[in-house]
Parts: sequence; C-alpha cells; structure tokens
Amino acid sequence: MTDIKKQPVIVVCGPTASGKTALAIELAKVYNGEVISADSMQIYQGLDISTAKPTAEEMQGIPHHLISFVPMDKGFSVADYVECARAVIDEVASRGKMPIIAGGTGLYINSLIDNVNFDNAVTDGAVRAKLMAEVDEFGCEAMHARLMDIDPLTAAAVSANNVIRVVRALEIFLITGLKFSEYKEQNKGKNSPYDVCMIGFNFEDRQALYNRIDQRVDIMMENGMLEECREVFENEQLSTACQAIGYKELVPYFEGDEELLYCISRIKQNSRRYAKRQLTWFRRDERINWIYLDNIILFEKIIDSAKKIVAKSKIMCYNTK
RNA sequence: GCCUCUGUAGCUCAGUCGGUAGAGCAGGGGACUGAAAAUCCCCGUGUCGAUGGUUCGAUUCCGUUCGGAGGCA
Repeated sequence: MTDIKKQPVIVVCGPTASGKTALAIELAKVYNGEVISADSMQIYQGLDISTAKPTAEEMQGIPHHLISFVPMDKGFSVADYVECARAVIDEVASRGKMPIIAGGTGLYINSLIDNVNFDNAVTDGAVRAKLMAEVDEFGCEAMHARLMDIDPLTAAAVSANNVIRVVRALEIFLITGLKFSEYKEQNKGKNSPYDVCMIGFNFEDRQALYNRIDQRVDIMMENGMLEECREVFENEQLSTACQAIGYKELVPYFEGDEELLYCISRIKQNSRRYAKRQLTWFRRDERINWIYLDNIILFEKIIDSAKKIVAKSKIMCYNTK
C-alpha cells in the first residue's frame, strides 16, 4: 500500500437523546469543522421537531449537511446515503474543513466509513413488489424455503419470519444470479478513504438514558410535535418517512382510534427500544471511544473528554497546523 | 360491625382436583450490506401476603391474621 493520506473524519454516535448534536456542533467549533448528519429520518423535509433536528439557533452558524433535503414522498436508502455523504465529505474537506459525522443510524455510519460498495446497483421495485405479493400469497416461510434451496447459508442466518431479509436475499438472486452471501462478500468495504475517530455516548445506568428519552418526548410535545405531525398526516404522502417514531404512533390518534396519552406513551416506549437497538449496533464496534454520561453534569466536561479522545487519535497528525 | 370477592415475576393475570408455578406486557441480550426511527431472533426462581393446623408433602385444603375491592347495615 502507498501511504496516501486518508481523509480524517470525526464520528459522533450513540443512542437517541444522548446529546450527539450538541457535541458535534461544539467539536465543529473547536476543529474548524462542519456537521454531516447520519440519520435516516432527519434527511427528510418536514417532521423537524419529531426527528429532533437542530434548530438554526442550536447550530450556531455551523454548516450542517444531509438534513432536510429529501421530499417525504421519496424513498431513500443506505446506498443513497453513502453516495451523498461521500460527496459532502469531499466537498467539506476541499474547503479545508473537518467533516464531523453525527447521527444514530448505525448502518449509515458503518456503510460510509467502512466503504461498503453499493456501485453494482441492484434493486428493482418491480421484482421486490412481485416477491412481496408472493409473500402475501404463500407466506414468508414458503419464501424462506425457496431461499434455502438457492442459498442455504443465508437462509440459515435469516429467520423465516424476517420478511424484509428473506425478500431482499431473493431479490438479489433474481436480479444478479448471485447468492446473497456472495453478493455481500463482493460489496464488503475495503480500503476506506477515511481515518476515523469515533466518539460514542452511553450510560452505565440504562434507566438514566430512558428518563432522558421520556423527558425529551414531553419537550417535543410542548414544542409542537402534535401539530407538526397532524399537518403531515393531513397533507403529505409519506414513503420511508412514515416510519419515524413520533409520527407513526400519533396516526391512531389522528384517526380517532386511540387516546393521545396512550400514543405518547407508545412514542416513549418505541424510542427506548430504538435506543436499545442503537446501542446493540454500536457496542460491537471496537473503534468507538465511549463517553459515559451518568455522572457528567457539565457540558464542558463532555467536550473535554471528547477533545482528549480526538487528541489521542491518529487523525490529529493530519491536522497539525 | 356483618357478608362476598381478592392478595402468585416490575405490571395485568392464569394455574396447580395437594408433589415448590406460567402467559401477555414491561425489561435484558443479540442479529443487521440499497426499507434500518425499519425488520427479526433468544431470555421468566418468584419468601405463590403473613402465621398456625391437617398431611409423607401445602402456593393449592382448614383456622387465624394483615392488606385491597365491593355489598349490607
């Protein structure tokens, strides 16, 4: 290998409501950076409160990228994200700024920094729709059995109940003739162009995180989440965006099927479960330098910890001016 | 004061015709390569309210007692 300089990148990750946004903005001030969101819902235009987008005031003049740039009726995928994010990182770096990736969508972050290759574009709405129709007709187990015939390795790793995975594996096979396991191997990221310094938030006491999540949902309600979602419910055609926590739990209320208080409790619960899944995803990444927030009261201390982590990481040798 | 019902996992409850118990929810762990705030997998020992009695053996039957709910006064 040549020793071509890799692009240094700071990553701030962690569960929802842990304070990623605020830290990213502070780090951008310290390291002359710009923030690039890695959030599968903040990409959409609308649902600003529910998806906890930073306000202009919170941004404090720091440029933010990949927020509110996709219409809500459009689908968006990891592949799209990686393509956009690479371009943005290049652009930010070309202006001599430090790219700071901040977000809670683990798949997006990893696909980006590990350089997963999505270039051999394989997805086909028609094929997928046909497969979904077959799921409805024959049941997912039958589809799983079909997968077992063509790709036992993948079939063994995917539950017969997991419609999405079973369909995707079959879709890949129908389009490319490749087993999903082979396809995955082909796309495996190598030679990442980035040198990453990863900072992650966590709590020793899970309940402390959950309390924060519950509180934030209450704050979102005070800030107008209900009105925001009702507006979207009445006027918008949603694609992937309809999965946003906050929005989807309020739909039964708008339709008159559920009490508002119950829906709010569902928002809190689904946010907690989501946070748990995020932690499951991030915890396996040994590159992450964790900051435990349990006993940190002052924001300055969090910034200090983060600065120490960055200082110790190798990305700083590129940045010694 | 009397009568009836009730007290079992964090919560709601089931159950054992007497052989120390099990569901849902909550919670925990995990997977994850073009839907990822999505999708899916795994995990249930708890003085069966307390205390006496009957019994080889009681959470289960009987007595007493302490909580809760309702009814009659």
